[in-house]
Amino acid sequence: MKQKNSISRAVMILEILGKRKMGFSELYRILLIPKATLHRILKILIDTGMVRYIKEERKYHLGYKILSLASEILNNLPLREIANSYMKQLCEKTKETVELAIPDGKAILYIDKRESSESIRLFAQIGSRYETIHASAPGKIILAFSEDKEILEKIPLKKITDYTITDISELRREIEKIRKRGWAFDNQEARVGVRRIAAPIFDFKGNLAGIIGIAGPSFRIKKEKIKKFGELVKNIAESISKELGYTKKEGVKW
Amino acid sequence: MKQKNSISRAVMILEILGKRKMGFSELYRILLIPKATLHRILKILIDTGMVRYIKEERKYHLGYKILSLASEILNNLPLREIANSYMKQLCEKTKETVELAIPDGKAILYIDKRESSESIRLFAQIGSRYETIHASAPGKIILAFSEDKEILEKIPLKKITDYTITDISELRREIEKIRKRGWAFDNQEARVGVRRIAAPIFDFKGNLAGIIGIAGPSFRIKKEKIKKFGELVKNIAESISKELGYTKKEGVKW
DNA sequence: TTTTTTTGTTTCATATTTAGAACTTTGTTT
DNA sequence: AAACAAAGTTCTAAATATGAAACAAAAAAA
Repeated sequence: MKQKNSISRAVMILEILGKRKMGFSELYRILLIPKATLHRILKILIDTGMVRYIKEERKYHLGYKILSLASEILNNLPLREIANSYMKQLCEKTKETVELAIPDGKAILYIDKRESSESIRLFAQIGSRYETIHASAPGKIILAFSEDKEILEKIPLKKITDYTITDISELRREIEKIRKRGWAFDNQEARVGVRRIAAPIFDFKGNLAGIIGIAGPSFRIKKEKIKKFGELVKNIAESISKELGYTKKEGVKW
Repeated sequence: MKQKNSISRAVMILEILGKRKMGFSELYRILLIPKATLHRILKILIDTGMVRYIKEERKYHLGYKILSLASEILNNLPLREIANSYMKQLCEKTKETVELAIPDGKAILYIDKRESSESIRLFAQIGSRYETIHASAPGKIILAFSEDKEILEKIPLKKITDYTITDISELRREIEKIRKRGWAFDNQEARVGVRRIAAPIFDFKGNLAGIIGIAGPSFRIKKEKIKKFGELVKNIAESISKELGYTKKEGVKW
């Protein structure tokens, strides 16, 4: 813990309370902020609605103010609005869960989803953030199309499942393939039993603005479907890019 | 606005930026916080990820940290709701009191219950917290499946009833057995006359998210029922885990 | 280009917050 | 009911943040 200013401390408290609700003493033991100070900060956070105190449990929770702020963010993301009808379309065509994400530095942030109506369907949580971008199709899209060309060198290649690619050379070849064909695939690399297909969305400057993809159980996303789905996702992503003002630069040479 | 402390001001900034992204001057005109101070607060908020500065637009916007905090809240809410129908099911099948609990550090917290319709039934109190996790089936589930692998070393093995296991080696063997078969049992170890059976619920990260179990008088929960109930509770717990997004990892948990 | 507006920085006396300890209250466990 | 643990309060000198104004830099406008 470096920062001593109260705002940094307040955010640290929120991060910890995000993991689970917590009593004062536990919070105190983790943060090592003096009792009187911690009390005062918690009081302000409760007053502002950022933290909720559940008296019966004597525990502090994240407050619902955070949920409403988050919904403001989601409401103000134009990508979400534009992608909406395309996501519906993609979901109907594939019968799988459709996910919309944006790059957030070296991480991926899921900003929307449309769940498959199938009884066996994938759980996706809006707002979740994953730093394991080497291990999922949407993540590999970031690696392949990020403005930061050295991004691959900056992330740890953690083994998440038995299928996760942790060899950097193999990953480089994979990324090269993704760049050429315009869509990515992963076979249970982030989660056992889950296969994903994803494609990049570009803004008017040609920068990666988002990732759209589908995710489903490996028994349903079979080999013969992958290429078909890949092209479908890619085409939908291109349509969204077009609405964002992107005009394809490469390959249109005259 | 009355508050002058920086946390309140920071939250005010977040609320205003929630409406729309904004340049410095506009924010300054609205808040009337001195320029230097406003700059300082914004800098801290950017450092913590709560605010994002879009350089090309020269505008401040809510940061994605808020989205991930919000997803934590959402992640922490659904257990009770999801478990509800399964608790009903379990109660109907066993005719015993069904308990839903969550791990709370080195303690167990009961967050829901469904009482047996039998006239002689166990009284369970929502919100009660027990630090005696070595002495009950749900508590042993925590010992067996907690993220904290050294948890057993950190708790006092108090003798609560004549049946309570207070020998750490014996408890270790018991925990190993629980890990293998996927459910726990206790014979009057926390309360004389009461037997419990419990199984772990895992979230999408594979962490212990809750414990579901049954509790009943020892004269009714007889030897021949224990194994059958154990498998039943385990199966129900697995169903709930699945709804929380957990996909069983090969050979990891049991 | 030069001017104007907006944004960001520096200074420093003053105001506020911090932190450690002792203490009170409240709830829990035995 | 007694013992204990957790939560919250109060007190201070010392540490830190604040804010007014002057300054500096960067965009936008003329």
